[in-house]
Amino acid sequence: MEHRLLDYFLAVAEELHFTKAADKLGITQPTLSHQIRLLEHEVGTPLFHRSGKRIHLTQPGMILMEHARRVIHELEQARFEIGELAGLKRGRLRIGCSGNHLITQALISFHRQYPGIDLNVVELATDETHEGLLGNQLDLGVVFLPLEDEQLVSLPLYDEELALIVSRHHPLAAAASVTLDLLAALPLVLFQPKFLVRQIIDTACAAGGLILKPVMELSTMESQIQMVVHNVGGTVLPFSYAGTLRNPDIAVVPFAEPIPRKKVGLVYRKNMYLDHTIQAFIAHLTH
Amino acid sequence: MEHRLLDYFLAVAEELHFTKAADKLGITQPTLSHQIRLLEHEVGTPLFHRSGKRIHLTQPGMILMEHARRVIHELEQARFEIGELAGLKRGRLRIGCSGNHLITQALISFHRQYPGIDLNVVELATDETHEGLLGNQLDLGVVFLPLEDEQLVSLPLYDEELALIVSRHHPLAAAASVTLDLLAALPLVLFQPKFLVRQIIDTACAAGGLILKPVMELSTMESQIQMVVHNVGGTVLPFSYAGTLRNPDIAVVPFAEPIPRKKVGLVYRKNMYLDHTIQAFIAHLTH
DNA sequence: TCCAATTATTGATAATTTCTATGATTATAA
DNA sequence: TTATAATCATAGAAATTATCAATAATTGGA
Repeated sequence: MEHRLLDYFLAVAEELHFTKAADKLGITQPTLSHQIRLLEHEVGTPLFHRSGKRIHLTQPGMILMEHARRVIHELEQARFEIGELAGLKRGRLRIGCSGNHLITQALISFHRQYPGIDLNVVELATDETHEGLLGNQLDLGVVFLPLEDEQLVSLPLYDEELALIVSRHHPLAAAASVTLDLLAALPLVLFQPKFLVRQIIDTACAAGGLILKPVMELSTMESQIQMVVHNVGGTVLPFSYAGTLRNPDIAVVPFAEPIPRKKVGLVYRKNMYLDHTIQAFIAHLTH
Repeated sequence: MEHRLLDYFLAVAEELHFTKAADKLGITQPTLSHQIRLLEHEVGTPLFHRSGKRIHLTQPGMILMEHARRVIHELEQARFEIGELAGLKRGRLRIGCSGNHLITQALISFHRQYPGIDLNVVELATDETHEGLLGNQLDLGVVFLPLEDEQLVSLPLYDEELALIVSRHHPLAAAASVTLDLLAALPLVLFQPKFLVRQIIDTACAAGGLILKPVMELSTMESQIQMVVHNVGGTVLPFSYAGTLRNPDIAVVPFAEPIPRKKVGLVYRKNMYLDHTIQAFIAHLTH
């Protein structure tokens, strides 16, 4: 039961007049008659009483009319909703992120601008984001660069800088900046070496011939902050993460140059069709 | 957005594999690829991510899938309901009737047999039934024959016979039959001359040289019965109608030959397509 | 780097829709 | 009742569209 036939049928059912309906449809009357005849054969029963000039719907015709109207409506609705995707009135974005703090602000403002778009952000290791992108479980990744892959495109966003976090009672709490030499002398609570943040600070220190000896190694930023609050030691965390904290018990001390930093970037599949939702988010992050 | 394309699309969306979907559909893979491409152009956006061997639905694809499923369901439903008409599980019958008593029993038993069929019976003058049939407001008519019309088919059902109705206290109440001579001598309450029942009895009497002089003329059978009950006079009504009354205050006295009678028949349009509902009712009345 | 699997492309063929011209039927008015 | 105009049906030709077979291009995996 082709859609075209339903359109033809509805036109006749509404006009109750083949010639007028054919005009409305922009086809000739013999074509319309023929096509309705085909539809009647397909349904297996007449849809119209044809008695002379006047025609009327049969019972099957009335039933078909109801359903045909709903079919037309469904298709209109589909077109409308697909149009809404282009208008960013709705949509869905699946993001893999090596630390949600990296894009917290962007998420907030993007959501404010496009409240109809579902944001689905999962905190993942870089490799997981990588796989998610290739396997089409993710639309975008926000990771530390470089991430080398033939099939991915990388878009640098900004430099994530690290900072020292200490208790507000700590002697360095009010310092304008701190050098790595000074840092190495402090009692520290850090990530385990497999974490990227730890690797960044370790690499920066190694460049100056320094080796950090943390008093404690923890796997989450939150727990490290707790240790700082209880004065176990200082910690080294992303500046952008520290900025999101509103904890009066801690102080954020920037590093003096050379500041330990790492590029943060957006990645996505190279041959991926970038729909409007994805494009809008990329534009949002890069402009 | 032709239905065929939606079928193709759903097959691909479910298999997520063009070759397998094409097999399932019984078409070749190039055809399927091409048709999906057409659909994508029509919608204005890709429906699948094609990245190498694996394909995935895009957001518009997901939206279309939902609606396409509903479309398919609507069409299935339409076919099902139209099938139910043929199976007499549902339907509608519009009958014009020159006196509902003529088919009361038939209506009851037909409804018992096919409870899903809506019965719409209106009591109409023969002319109104006639027009209703020609104008397709009615499917069937039950009228007194003959009803001459090029465009109508008449099917005799049975002879409607008239009978005398009198109060149970009336001297004739227990009579086995009554002649027209005797009738003419009684005080009578009858229809006005424009009513068919009156014409039948008048004609029958005229054949014997008799003329009826009713003491009262009324337009409904019910009111005539009331007059009988209150002993204003006897009345002459269809035997079948009198049979439906369960009034202990009246007595029904058949006429002796020649019994005033009139053929009752079924009429419908000659070139009308007789759907299953109508056929079933005709069969019900004539077998 | 090659092999197997998968989708895309191309040109030919088959099927289908549409049109024009005309026929048949029927309401409407002279 | 008989023309007349309006309407739907039919038939054959033309245009469009879907389909196929063969093959190219791409890609994921050994």
